[in-house]
Amino acid sequence: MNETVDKPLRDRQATEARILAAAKRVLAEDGFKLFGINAVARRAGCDKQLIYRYFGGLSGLLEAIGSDLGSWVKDHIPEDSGGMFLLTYGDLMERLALLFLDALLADPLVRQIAAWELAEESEPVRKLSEARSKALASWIERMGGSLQPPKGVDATVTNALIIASIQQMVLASVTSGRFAGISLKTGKDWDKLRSALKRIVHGVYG
Amino acid sequence: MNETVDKPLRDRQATEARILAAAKRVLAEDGFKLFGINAVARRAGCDKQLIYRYFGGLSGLLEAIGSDLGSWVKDHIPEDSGGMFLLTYGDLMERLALLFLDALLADPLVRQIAAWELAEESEPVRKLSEARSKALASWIERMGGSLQPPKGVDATVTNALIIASIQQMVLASVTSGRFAGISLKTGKDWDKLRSALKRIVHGVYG
DNA sequence: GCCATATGTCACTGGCCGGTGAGTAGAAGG
DNA sequence: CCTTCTACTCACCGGCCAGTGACATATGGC
Repeated sequence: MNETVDKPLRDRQATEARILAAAKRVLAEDGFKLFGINAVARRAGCDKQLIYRYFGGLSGLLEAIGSDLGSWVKDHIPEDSGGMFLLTYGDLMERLALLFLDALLADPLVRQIAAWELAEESEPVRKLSEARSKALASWIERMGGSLQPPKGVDATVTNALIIASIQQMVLASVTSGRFAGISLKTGKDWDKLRSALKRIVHGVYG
Repeated sequence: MNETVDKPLRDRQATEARILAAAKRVLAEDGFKLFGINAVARRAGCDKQLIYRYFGGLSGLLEAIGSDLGSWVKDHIPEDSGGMFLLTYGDLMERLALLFLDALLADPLVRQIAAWELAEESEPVRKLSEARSKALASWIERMGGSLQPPKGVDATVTNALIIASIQQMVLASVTSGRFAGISLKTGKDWDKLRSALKRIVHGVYG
């Protein structure tokens, strides 16, 4: 009946992992407003003292989350990107925009971090934000590859605007389900947004 | 020496106005995270009990702020919009986008409300958010006027995306001064963003 | 002048927060 | 068996919060 390997009651590694997982869950599910030492400890089922001992408090915990965030790219982006060699720059950016939209829609943790960045400026949040930004940049660069944007277009700023519009829409959809008069609830709503997005991208990149 | 009209020590109207002004200042300057009964009372220099009596607590206070928000349009938008009759729809949207950008950059209160919408979903915030959304919609409609968008373009969704990109950029600039790898600090940064924005608008609206 | 009421203040409760020092219990080594 | 170290828990602190009931004082009608 008994497992040969009993659950060790005292296992620092396991406890650290439990705390980190609890922290990510609290942030993703309850939001950054409710995120705190007490909430994480409660969710992890251990005393908050352990968070101070193992992670050095909230800031250390956020750094640990930030480190994990590097894997976001691998989790959400198709690695091989097969057949991409035949795309124009506009096609590439369209694909990137749609991937970013779906990735953000599927990942509440990253959404919360994105919202947190806009709400507060503090050292821990800045670090977390930087980790996300770095992951995002490496992702864009990886996809950009060999293709060159059309001349006369500031691709960096333009792409930032496109990413910005997507992020704002997704964040607004979660809290209010709408933005600037349009609804953002059903799959149909998102399809309309996707096609408008495609038009914008191809409009600017030809 | 004495003024003929002495300052009345007990003046409900004046006190209400002082509380409302204090609330707006707290929200605009300290952010929604620090916004609360105590903070507002402290800033207004009166007891928090008065906030409960005169406004019915935080939610009533937020509704009062929302009502004031209707004047946002009048404050920031040139009323006559002279010479607009000769613009194309693309020119119109370009003008609208740039106006919205500058208005948001200049108004910390509205920025905070916009950020609050993204951070929290609660009844009071929802109402405040609706007031802002309504003001925004009436503004767009007023400017839209007689011009029709090109056929085959979903102008509502497209415009929402443009507004979203601007809002995200402005909110990000305040807390972190950057977004998606671009800097958002100097006037030059914003000029680059403005020209990219123009290109996008004219790209999609021809 | 007198009193009712509107206006404003004070003191308090209960709850949650981040943070800390002291104590407990299991595991490892002799 | 006994010590020693490590993992872990408990109880507490001060501070801030929202909210409330009791109290003080000015104002205006009579």
